[in-house]
Amino acid sequence: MVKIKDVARLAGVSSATVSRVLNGVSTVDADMAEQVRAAAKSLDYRANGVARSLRLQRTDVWALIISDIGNPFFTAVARGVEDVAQREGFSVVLCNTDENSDKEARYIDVAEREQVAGVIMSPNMFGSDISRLTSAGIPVVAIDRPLREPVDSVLVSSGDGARDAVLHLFEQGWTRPACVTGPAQADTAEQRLAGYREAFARTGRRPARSLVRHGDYRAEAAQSAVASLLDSPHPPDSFFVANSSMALGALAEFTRRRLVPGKDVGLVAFDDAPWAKFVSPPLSVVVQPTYDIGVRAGELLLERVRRLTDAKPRTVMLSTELVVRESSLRRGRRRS
Amino acid sequence: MVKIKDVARLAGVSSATVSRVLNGVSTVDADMAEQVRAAAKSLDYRANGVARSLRLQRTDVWALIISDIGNPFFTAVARGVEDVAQREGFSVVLCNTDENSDKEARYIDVAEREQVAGVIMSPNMFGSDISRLTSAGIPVVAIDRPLREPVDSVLVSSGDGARDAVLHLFEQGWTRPACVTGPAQADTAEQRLAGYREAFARTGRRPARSLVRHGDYRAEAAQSAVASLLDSPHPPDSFFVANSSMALGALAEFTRRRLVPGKDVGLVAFDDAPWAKFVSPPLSVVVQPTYDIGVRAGELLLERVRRLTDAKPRTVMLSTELVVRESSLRRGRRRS
DNA sequence: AAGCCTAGTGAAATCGATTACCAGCCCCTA
DNA sequence: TAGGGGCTGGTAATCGATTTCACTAGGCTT
Repeated sequence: MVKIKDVARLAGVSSATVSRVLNGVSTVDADMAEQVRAAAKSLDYRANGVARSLRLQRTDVWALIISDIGNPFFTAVARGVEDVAQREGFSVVLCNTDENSDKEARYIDVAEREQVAGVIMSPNMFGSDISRLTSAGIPVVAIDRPLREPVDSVLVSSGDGARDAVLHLFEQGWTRPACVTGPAQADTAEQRLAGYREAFARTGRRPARSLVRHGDYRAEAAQSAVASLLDSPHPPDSFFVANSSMALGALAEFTRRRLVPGKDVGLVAFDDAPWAKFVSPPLSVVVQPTYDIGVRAGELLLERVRRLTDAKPRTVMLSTELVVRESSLRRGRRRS
Repeated sequence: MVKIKDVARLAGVSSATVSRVLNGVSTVDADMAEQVRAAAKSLDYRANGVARSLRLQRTDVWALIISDIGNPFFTAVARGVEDVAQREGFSVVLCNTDENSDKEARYIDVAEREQVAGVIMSPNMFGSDISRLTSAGIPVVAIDRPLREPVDSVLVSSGDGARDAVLHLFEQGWTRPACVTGPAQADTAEQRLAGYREAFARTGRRPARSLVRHGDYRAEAAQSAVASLLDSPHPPDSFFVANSSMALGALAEFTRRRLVPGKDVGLVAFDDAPWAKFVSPPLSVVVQPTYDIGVRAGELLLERVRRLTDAKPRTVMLSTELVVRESSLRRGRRRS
């Protein structure tokens, strides 16, 4: 490990001068500066980041704490965050909590101990405790779900997206859409359910309690929810499901019953996924601006990290887009 | 930010004693230790990780550098690595390079500057330069693809998996399987192609060059490859595709042509994916032991990080498993 | 020519935790 | 009672980079 003193010795100057040259602060004699640069290069010197951080009392690292690394939503967000960070000279480290409060607490602990410059996180559904971060003066930006503490947030108007999706089902002529949503504790799941209800209200219908199911946001739960709905006395004719994993479960159950989406049954899902436009028939979805969420979160964090603002917490609300493919259409229903 | 001196002052001892108590080294008077612990707790003290790392000349952080965070293969590996790390008291930070050599170089740089304890990485397809890490004495474990430098590696016998998949197609009665593989530079793509060829050799057939296509491991490339194969003068009757994204492209093209996998055409894909068992018909796949790859890589790294061994680089070779679902079967072909 | 400025440089302090080293105390033995 | 040994716990050095402070040399002004 080559140290700044090694460079200083080789260049015949003091380590203070080396630091000045390499960081471009204050003026150093041009020839001497050149010597220092040459020495640094020939020794292939890199400043020890740990020592630098200790002295500077700051780091150039952002922590991105997400609740499910397997979810394409979060990986797309991560790309957005990363692009902003890279552009501004920060590195992003990704921490996956798997919706587990313990893991989350551990990563928050690491973020504090390692003195990261800032944190972007998707709170877990039970509510996250970020008090350690705020009291250490580390800025936090929440994404996807709001935090209890007031911090900058980038959220999506899930409710509107859900409402539009269900209105679209009505427009297609479906009359009894069911809602398969996430766990009741999850804020996003509740919002999507509220949007579903709003669509009923807008069209002057009375939503039936029996058409709503909660699940754990996974395919298996959705599959059994769909099965139980279809087997109920007064079954739905179409489905709004609250995320893309659940859409897979719904599709599997339709296939098992030889029900063709877009014909025998309507289906719209919240969240796009890489496979959605390749399945048969292509899935109609409510697209979230995932990459953009990451970018906006990165930008909000940047302003805090750079101390460009000390405005009170801001919330950026982004909207969804309904992408109609085929699973939600209603063409030539097979006669029963 | 509460410092060790604050704790020392409150407990009425020196900071050396606080450190000794909190790190459990050497013996400290029981009453005094209790006082220190109480003081630390009441101030909610956490040691500054940066200062600690500088003094100890080591950190408790592993870097996991992967080439595509959107690929379920890598996210599963990440879980395996993370579980080992957590268990052993390390934190994992995930760095996504998107197959981009520049991004990769930047992360390697960060890993060195921040003095991470170790690195697990999936080399990018153009060959990665890890000399900075090795010369800084930071242990490296390669996964998925081998590195040019000799380091511990966890690889998968892709060729055998591909061979078995294609043999399975033959057993089902398909006679002209095509191979849609990844870029020629990618080691994994070449291995899978070699396995495909081996299946022909084993069954005494002559593989036709015209049945092989290279693509960029993405759905769109696979879709056009499949289209061009089907439109060729002497088209294949079945397909082996080299990863799960490409399988989506193949499925899309089949749907467009109203070809039913498992009936009109055979399909086996390398790599499982969350959606694979939910599509219609369920996709036959070659499953890689993804989680296990992560665990084994973590274990290899652990031994190096703890300096438990200085054996020469080891390679762990894991094998795949063929999971036959329906897309590869050949039942009641529709007459043409 | 004397005095004042300024630019350029190095010595040393600093960041916060760990630990080598040493001093003091207690207890035991001769 | 004097001396030796074994603990304890404090002082200060240490990790490597940055930066304040102080000093020198050289140029400029009057």
